[in-house]
Amino acid sequence: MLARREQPHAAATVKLEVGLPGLDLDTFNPVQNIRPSSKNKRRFSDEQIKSLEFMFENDSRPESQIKQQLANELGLQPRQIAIWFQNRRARSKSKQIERDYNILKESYDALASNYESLKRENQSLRIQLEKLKSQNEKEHGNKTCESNRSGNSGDCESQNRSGMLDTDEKITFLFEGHDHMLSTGNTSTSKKVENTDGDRVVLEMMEGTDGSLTSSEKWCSFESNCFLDESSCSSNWWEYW
Amino acid sequence: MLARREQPHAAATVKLEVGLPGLDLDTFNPVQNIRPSSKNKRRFSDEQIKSLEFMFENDSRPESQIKQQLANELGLQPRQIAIWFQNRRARSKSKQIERDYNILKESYDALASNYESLKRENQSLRIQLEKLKSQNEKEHGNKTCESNRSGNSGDCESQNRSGMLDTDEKITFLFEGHDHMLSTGNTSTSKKVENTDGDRVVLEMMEGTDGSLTSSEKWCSFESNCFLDESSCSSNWWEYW
DNA sequence: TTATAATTTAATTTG
DNA sequence: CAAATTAAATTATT
Repeated sequence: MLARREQPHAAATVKLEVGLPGLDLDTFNPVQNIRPSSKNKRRFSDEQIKSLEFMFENDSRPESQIKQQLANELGLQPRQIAIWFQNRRARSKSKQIERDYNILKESYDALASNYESLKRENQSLRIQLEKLKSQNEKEHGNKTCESNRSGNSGDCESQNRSGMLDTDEKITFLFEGHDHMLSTGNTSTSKKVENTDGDRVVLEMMEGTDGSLTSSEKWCSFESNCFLDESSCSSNWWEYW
Repeated sequence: MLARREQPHAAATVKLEVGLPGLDLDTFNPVQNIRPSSKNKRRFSDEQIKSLEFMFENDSRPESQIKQQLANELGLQPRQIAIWFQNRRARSKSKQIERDYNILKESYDALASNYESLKRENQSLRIQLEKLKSQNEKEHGNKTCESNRSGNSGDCESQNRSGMLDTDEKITFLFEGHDHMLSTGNTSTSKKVENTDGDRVVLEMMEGTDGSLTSSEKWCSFESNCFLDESSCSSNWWEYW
């Protein structure tokens, strides 16, 4: 059963073993790996791997002389040694992407959480401000005094009284659920389209250039009138995913 | 020159070509690819790839019957066809991951920008509130209506004295620059350690389990006493990366 | 020219 | 079959 394995990649080739004296069991030797699957063809033996790994630990980029020596010791071609080191170096780096993704995701979640806090606090501030304002207005109506210096009273930052705060800001948002994004199959790309100074951020999602699949399942348009909409302080949109 | 290529992966093996009548040029046939490098061994021909790609486009998971037929048409083993489709599927998926990563990154950047806006607005709100408060106090305590701007009206320092504002919040942050993260070589992992309700977020970065390399170059501890620290209103930490 | 990083590929292994 | 590896090949860079 499954005797098909004997033809590695071409039907019209035949391999002949050539006895190598003593030193080693070649990669193609079917009896070199007694334990595992025992019919390896391409694989290096555990011994070879162990030696290579050991050397790699010490120096991931050995001199060609050392490679030569290793080749002799392990009964492999210098070329194979070189390639192994190449691949080994590449491998140690290739886990990186997934790791980076997770790191980014964690950062994103943390930032989102932080964003939430800030938003809530913002809401609270707004309410307090509103309260104080109406208070002031009342007292102002009663009293004749004129302590209301609506002009800047020398604070460190422009208090843009009508600029930043009372403007009906709208932040249009399009976000994706990132919790299990790695397992999704959509093909969208995102593009930051506009980010004018400070307060307005528009993130627009577009179909990928290949235009193969739609991705409406996991994408969602989110719009929050974040400065005035009181519902936005109780609904945490990033928890919907 | 460079005649080394003739020994594909083991010194002690010899391949013999067995003439295959008519039907096809096998993968190992050195003359199948007239144009490119002309001494391919393992690679499928452009024709074969084209056919496979065409079929894949229509159906990425064809029936074994179709695979069989393809095998006949292309002069490959059914097993090779199956493997090719497997690999092809895997490849199209890994592209997806990269795409998702970029999407996440864009979202992250957008959120960070948004976060900035919110923070600025927060600061502004705080200032306004502070101002109104001192106004109120003045009018209450001193009804002679003096516009005596005593105390701290000159700086940003807010003495938030009410509600959730004076909780001396501290948000500890550890963030990474994501601009070119895919090309970095660190091996850190991140872990969200604490995220209690609402306002406190701690993100702790730890060394990877392999413990091979430190990553202090790109990681940075950022601490912002975001409700009291006036520096946070002028320094945009996310621009430091 | 060699050497290498980076990418690709066919194939294998494991679950 | 998916997912992870692997040895090798290929391309680009120097």
